Amino acid sequence: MARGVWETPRVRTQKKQNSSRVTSWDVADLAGLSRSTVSQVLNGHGDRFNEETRNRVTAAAERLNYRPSRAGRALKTGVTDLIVVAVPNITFGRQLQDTVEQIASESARFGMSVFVRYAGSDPASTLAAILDMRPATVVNFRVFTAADLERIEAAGIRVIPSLDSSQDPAGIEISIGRLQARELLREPKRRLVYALLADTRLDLYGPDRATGAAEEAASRGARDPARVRVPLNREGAREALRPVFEKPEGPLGVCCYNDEVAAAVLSAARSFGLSVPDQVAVVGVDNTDVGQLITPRLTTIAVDLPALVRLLVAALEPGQDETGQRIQPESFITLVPGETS
Amino acid sequence: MARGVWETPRVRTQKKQNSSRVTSWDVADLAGLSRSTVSQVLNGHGDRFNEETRNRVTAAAERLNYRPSRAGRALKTGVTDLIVVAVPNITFGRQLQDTVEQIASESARFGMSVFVRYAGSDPASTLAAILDMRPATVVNFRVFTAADLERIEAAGIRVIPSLDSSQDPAGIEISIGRLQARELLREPKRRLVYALLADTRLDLYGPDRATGAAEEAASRGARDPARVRVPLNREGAREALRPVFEKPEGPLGVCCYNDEVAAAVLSAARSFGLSVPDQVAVVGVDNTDVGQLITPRLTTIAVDLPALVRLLVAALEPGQDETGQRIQPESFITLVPGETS
DNA sequence: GCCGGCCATTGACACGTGTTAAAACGTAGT
DNA sequence: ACTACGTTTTAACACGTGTCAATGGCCGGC
Repeated sequence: MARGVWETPRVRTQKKQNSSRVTSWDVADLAGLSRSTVSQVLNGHGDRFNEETRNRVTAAAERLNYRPSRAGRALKTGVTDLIVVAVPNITFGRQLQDTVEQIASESARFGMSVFVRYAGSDPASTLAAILDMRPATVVNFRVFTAADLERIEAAGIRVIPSLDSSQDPAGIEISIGRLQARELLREPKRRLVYALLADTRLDLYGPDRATGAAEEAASRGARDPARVRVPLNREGAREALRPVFEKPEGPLGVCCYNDEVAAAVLSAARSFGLSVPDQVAVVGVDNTDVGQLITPRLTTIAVDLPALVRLLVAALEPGQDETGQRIQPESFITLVPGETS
Repeated sequence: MARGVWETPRVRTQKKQNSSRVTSWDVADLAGLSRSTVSQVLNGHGDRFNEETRNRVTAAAERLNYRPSRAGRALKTGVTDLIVVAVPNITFGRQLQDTVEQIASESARFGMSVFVRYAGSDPASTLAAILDMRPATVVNFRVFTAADLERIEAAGIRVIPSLDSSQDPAGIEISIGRLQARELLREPKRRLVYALLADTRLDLYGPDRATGAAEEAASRGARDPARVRVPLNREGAREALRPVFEKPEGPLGVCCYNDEVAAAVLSAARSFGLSVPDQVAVVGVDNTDVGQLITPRLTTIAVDLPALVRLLVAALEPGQDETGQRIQPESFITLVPGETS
């Protein structure tokens, strides 16, 4: 609204040259108030002001659809409204995207924006980028070491530890390995094998899952599972599994790092003429779509990632501190029976 | 440190209170120069300075390992050193991660940091987040509409259009569809079907690829391919394909949106007792690992994404303008023969 | 001897914000 | 009438940076 000529012509206290960006000066001008008032009202400290003043401010801000500058705010407060999800270069498939979307929609309630950082080649550059960017929170999916995390927190950035290592380090991964082994040790006394990814960079959870399988085997008096690194192609998988598959002594049970590895193991078993699940039984992880579409249909472990993320997001609210509640890994994983075990 | 009484008392021109952050004031102090000198030297405008001065500045900056504040720089220049890759909520699998990593490592040469934004639920919030964050560049993977892009560019943010829509909109996708159809129309005159994803939100490239297949069919005098939306589970796929598979009149050729859909189609064909590739031939897209591991091994289309990204990254250099060179879509895609065609 | 001109360096400003201390104002109390 | 006080609003500062105009020193030339 144009202010009448008889009103006191409230001019800016400080000069400001024209620009395309809508700043809080513009809001103050339109509202006929000072910039300081605008800032205080818009930041929730408006209870000391008259109600009509507050309304004038919010109305003006709305009309100009004013968005405070991230740079200015970050410069003053030292904090941004960013959440960075640091992810290793691993094949999360759709799960990761669902997880990120869940985090994004949940944290939108706090006015946070979520971005993903793939810490692919070198984690050092990701550390530097995060320290430079100064997000409010970093969600760490096994990208940073303890020393890195210390530096990040020293910079005043909150760290949400990885799901798996939150309270009980790698508790869920171990439980997954145990469940795989338990399924394969059910009826015939199978000799266990753990099939890991050949590309160790992608094999983030492999060691923990293999440890879980080994624990389960030990508790049942079975032999320690042999560990095999399986490439994701026909010939490579065949060669990697030749020592185990060529002259099998009794039924085998192969715990696989994920459904992709399971597909490779099935391919190798087929190439050696072994029958599934009689001579070779297979259990994957992830319950992917293709795992259920191929023949034979894969026996696999489903992880209720959304439920886990819900726990994580609960600790994401700015004011809130760590929940610290201990989770039960077993309640988040389920065996999906198929035709390979 | 207490400065000696006989030295020239180089005091700060402007006062500054102690803080944990290393600022350019600290560098200037240690170098015994002015902050302005520091800034100019570190920003490449140092050719006007004495060489010894430049060395003093760089040495001091190195010693304190000074990193300029993003907020301060962004506030002054209005530009950040961020690149945001906007990605739809689609299953890119490992390709996306490789692509992002490639972009990140390439653009690290320009001192840029790459972050990914999953524009999952609502693109509007992603648009707002990007306008707020003011990155230097946005790489758009079919997230934003033309109007959105206009707003982004109006804000002074560079936009690298999606690979597929860079010069010839969807040219590559159409070529993929054509190549699929060409393979399936080779020997027996098959009736073509295009199998799309049931979840239309994920089916970004489906329409374009189906168009390509239709063009190829028309150019060969074949019937227009029927379009079927296939869910990624056994029962859903079976029901979706029942009209086509139950009473097939002659050999069928199914172009699939990707290898996952191809797996679903194979599952449905098997459930109807149809032989592959005699009664039903299938061609996927993406050349995924599992597609090559399953039986029968999938015939599929490989896209040389790294090569495409290399072109994209070439246009990413800050000073450089659009290359504008027209690409040959056919030179980036290859048919990978398998056992399903 | 003084002035113009060149070189190396610096002071000052602006970017947009949040917060604190102080000012303006109206009202009641002595 | 003048002061003390509570309420409402504002001026001023600081955050850290990049850039432009200006300063100081130095030399040669008239």
